[in-house]
Amino acid sequence: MRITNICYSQDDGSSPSAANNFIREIIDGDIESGINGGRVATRFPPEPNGYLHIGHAKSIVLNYGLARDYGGTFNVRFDDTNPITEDEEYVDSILEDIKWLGAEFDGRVFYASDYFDQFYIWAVELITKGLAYVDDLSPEQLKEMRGDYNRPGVDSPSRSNTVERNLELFQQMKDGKFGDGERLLRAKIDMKSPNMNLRDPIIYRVLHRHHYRLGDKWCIYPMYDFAHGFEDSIEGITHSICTLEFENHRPLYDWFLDNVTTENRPHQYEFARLNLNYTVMSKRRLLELVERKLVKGWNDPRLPTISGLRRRGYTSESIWNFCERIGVAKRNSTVDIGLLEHSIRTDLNESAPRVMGVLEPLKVVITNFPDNEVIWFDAPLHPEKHEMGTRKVPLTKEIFIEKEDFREDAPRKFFRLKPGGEIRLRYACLIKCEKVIKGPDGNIEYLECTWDPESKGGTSPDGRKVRGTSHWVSASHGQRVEIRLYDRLFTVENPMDTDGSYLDFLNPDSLVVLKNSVVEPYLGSAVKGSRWQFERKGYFYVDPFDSADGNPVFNRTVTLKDSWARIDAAKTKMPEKSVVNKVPELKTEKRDEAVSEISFDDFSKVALKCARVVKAEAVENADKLVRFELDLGEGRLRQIFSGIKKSYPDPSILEGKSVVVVSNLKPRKMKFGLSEGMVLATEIGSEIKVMLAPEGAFPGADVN
RNA sequence: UGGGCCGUCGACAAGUGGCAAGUCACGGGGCUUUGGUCCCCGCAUCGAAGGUUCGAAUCCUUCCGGCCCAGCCA
Repeated sequence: MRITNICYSQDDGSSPSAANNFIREIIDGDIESGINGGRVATRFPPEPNGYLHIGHAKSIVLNYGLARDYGGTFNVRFDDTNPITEDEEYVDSILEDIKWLGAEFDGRVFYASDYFDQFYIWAVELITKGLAYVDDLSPEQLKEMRGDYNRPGVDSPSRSNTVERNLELFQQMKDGKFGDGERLLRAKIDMKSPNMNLRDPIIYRVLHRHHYRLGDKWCIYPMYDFAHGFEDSIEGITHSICTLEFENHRPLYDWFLDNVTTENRPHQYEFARLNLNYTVMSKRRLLELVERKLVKGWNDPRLPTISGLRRRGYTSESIWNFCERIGVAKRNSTVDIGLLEHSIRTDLNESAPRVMGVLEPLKVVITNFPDNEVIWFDAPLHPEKHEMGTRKVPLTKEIFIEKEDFREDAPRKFFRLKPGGEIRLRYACLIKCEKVIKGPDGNIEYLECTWDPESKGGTSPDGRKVRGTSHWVSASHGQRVEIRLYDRLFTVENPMDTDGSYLDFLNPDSLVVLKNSVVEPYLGSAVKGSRWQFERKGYFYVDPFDSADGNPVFNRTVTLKDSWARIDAAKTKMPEKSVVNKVPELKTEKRDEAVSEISFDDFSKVALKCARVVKAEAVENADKLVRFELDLGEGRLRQIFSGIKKSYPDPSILEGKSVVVVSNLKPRKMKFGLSEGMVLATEIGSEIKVMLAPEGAFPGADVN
């Protein structure tokens, strides 16, 4: 007898534990040196003044993951020290989102506002130690005396007040003897510090405002820098993790903790916040989109908010997975939204049942199909997971297929239905297009097809090859539904990084509502919140708010990867092999005959066209020249040189943008090659700026 | 121009002096009743220049580039 002993290591790569990162290294070091007795306590400290977004999810996953993996604790703490912006509504939504994400806090929900009494005691301790003083500077004076990066600050006259006087004044602040802004409590640190945060920062301000939890109990409120470390200390937090912009605040965090009597000494560590392209992530921006009604609320599926993603159909697992794979580091970075989409596709590919839905219906009449017959086919709900079972799909004489699955003038690689062509109706049979029926306006009204009764189930009876398979729905049995197609909110990768307002780059097609879509009868009973794959079209989520029993409304979570769409798009843009690096002389000479040189007294003959910048690079050995490769929708790329180098040291930022080109100039031979036209630019002061056409302008479109 | 932080493939990101992980994207091929999934293959000398070393992405020096800080916001 032979015994085979196979040992699997604990970490075989399949375990979901998060990748290593610098914070884990710090914790490993702390545990090794016995700091905090090896205890790990983290927290997620949102301010209740907005909804959570996926950037917060990154923080939650980080903090919760640390506590989980090190056997520690995880707190949720509302950092509610500013009564002006905070609200109960946000507390509720934040808690809901954290729960939905699956970070268990087990009742460990805390509020900074519960610590105000203790904060007050510590403030008094600082005053008593001569480390804080009450000031009466106006905002203007305060700003002026703080100095700037190159100019040290100046001590306020109040800085030398006695401890007794400060104690008395602070008590009066608390007792409401002063109006808003009339007095401040300041830490006495160093007005000459190169770190502006240390120039006697404000600890308490007078604010006669109603706090959403405490009502009117207080009229003085602590500032973040003073409060945050204390909040951590009170809760026994060991590792206080925040984002990069707080790095300059860490000396302050430490200063407060070191100058007051506390039991626990937490430490602050900073990591890079999450940025995603084609969207905006700051609370201020999201709030603006919501308030200006550019989206339909905080949970609009186009928003990167947790509630928006949830309504879009994202699963918490996919968000969790995404947050783990993007990593944690100190480098500012922008993650490709494609990675988020990949996360949800991976999840839904596994779990979503497959069904058929026709987004934009085109009617097909199967002429040789018996008039009132209905054939029910069994169709599996998942191609790999048989255990998910099957459902029945009815085939009738009249059906709908997807409009884009038929083309009259089909390109060579178009495997779908075309006149005289044959395709398979998924799970059902083979049909052949016999006739295209058009209306008086020339639009296609419907298609007449014939079916091969021998092909039931979709197999070809004689082994003939049928490349295309289309999804379809019976016209008589299908159900008309509303489907919402979502796309990226902005047309540019970094909306915040553009000239002008980011709002100028909102994608007008970020939401497309389809009212005439048709789905197979099985979906009539789809329950709210369920997720489906419409074969070949994408993953869809039954909107929990707008759906009714028996009448689902579908939100498209994400499309399927579509390699045909890529081929097709590339084809219509550049039908033949694109000319990239060299412009063939021959071709150019032919062009010469067609395009005549013009002079400026004949300005009306100037042809201005939009062109998409495919490539833009500085020309080596030329002082001013930038070489463009431009798509004017001509099936080839044009090379144009432009003297704009000094204003565009890195011309590649223009790639993907649309510019305006004088297209009918005689090509000019230059030292570096042929220049076929002129890119319009304007001089602004000493800068030369290229004139940009609207994003997404069709290459070759005329400019008036 | 003061201080703090950061520069590894198109996008993220491991790597901590011994021959540059992984993921996404991209390209090529296979399979396929989803142009989906899946499978295979390809894809960087580490911001630059000097130096230390047998050996450097990792250490030193200088330079270049990016981000953050002058709220009684967090």
